[in-house]
Amino acid sequence: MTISNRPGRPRAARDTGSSLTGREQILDAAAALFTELGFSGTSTRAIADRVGIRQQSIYYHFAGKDEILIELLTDSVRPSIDFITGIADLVPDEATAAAALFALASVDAQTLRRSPHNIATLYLLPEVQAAPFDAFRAQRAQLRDTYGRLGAAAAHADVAAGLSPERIGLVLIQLAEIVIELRREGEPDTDDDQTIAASCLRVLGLTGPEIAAARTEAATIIAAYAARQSLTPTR
Amino acid sequence: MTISNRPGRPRAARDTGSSLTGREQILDAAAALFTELGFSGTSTRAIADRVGIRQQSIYYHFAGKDEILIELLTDSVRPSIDFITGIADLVPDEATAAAALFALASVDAQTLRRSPHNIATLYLLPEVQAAPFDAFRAQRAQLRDTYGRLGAAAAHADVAAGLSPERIGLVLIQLAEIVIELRREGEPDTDDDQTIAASCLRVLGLTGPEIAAARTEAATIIAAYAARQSLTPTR
DNA sequence: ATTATCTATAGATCTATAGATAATGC
DNA sequence: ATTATCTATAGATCTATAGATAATGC
Repeated sequence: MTISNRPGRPRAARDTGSSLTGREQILDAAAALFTELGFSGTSTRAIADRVGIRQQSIYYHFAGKDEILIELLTDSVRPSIDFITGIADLVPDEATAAAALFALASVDAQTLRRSPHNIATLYLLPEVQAAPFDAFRAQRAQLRDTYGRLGAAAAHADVAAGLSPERIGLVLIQLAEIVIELRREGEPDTDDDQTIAASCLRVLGLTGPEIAAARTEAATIIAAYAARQSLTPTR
Repeated sequence: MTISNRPGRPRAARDTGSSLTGREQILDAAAALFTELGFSGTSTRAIADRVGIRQQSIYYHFAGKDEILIELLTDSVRPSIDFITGIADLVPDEATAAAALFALASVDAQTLRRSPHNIATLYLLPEVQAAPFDAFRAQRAQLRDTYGRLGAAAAHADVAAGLSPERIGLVLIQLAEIVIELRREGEPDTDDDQTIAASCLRVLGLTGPEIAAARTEAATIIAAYAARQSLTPTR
């Protein structure tokens, strides 16, 4: 009864007819379970059950549970990393630091908001502090550094006097991660991305008019980035 | 060789000579392990090993792993809850909302900063979203509501227009939890408590002078609270 | 031949209960 | 008698490897 059009032995269970590959189905199921039950709280068995395959079949696609989480983490941080490298030449002078920061924060918030299964919660898992996930944490640190550099340049003098760029980066990335909490309780939208980006500037001492100006300029940066991306699609 | 002066069968392993009761030693070991490895990632065996007792001995003190985490969570949130109930009558009018918020944020930051084993990381565990920890989450929600109420009253008009009290509470508690990240990388101090509290007011649109005034007034509130506490010590 | 599953299974855990034991307290 | 441990152990998991099997691709 099971219709299959792909190579490989058919699954014992009902085929879900998913458009995803087996590997993608495993990643999707793992994302849902890791965010809900944690990494150690999710067994390979639970992942397999959700996909509709045997527990052992996971090892055809991944060397172990760690590899699944590593892939989820790296995939989820990639858009923001791409964005900061992509806009590097679009914001040449310090004058536009506030706009660049607004753009980064809103894009970052949007990425976290749209990710399947509130995947950013994975950043908060204690297990992610361990060695197998060093590469991911390095990427996050790079993102935080960029937040810190842009924030330090954009901040009003009295705020910058009391906060090192490192601290600024910490504060700003923490604000962006409010999306995680918003998703736990509702369905945040584009407005929330904007509000979060505005809060990032506000905490650096910028006034309402300054924030409004940065928002307008940020829209231009994002549009320029999007236009270029559509020419050179990711991967 | 093992010297014991308490009832109960002596431990098989070397007695650590800790001043803590067995129950307290279990809580302390569990806190360290839960924050490092997560809840599901920590076995009762690992906790017992760290204490120097057999795995099964834990069940004399706790009905299960859940109970240990519940006690850790409730203990860690209690000081801040006590503070918001304690200062309720000390900040009668809206005029001092900024000061009350500064006081709350700095006390909260200090509590998180001084807790053993960076215990606030436990709030981020996915397992804590589940039913057994409902009571704890209700206490956190109460704290967040207070942040939201004070923040909404203290915020500049243009900020309050764009952020509901609920969102404000979310933003402020998120800022307070920066302490968690600071502790992962260094040893935050009293100045950091102040900086965090100041950031809470800054994100609501308050200016430098307004923040400075709130800080001064907050010191008075905290002193009044501390004076009263020393008369009626906790429990 | 290649791909993606399956079955069988080893070996290591993990939680929790039952009941024994060795201290102190009265 | 009470307290706080211990030993013994059941029963349920959990990860991972080995090798068989049933599709498609050529």
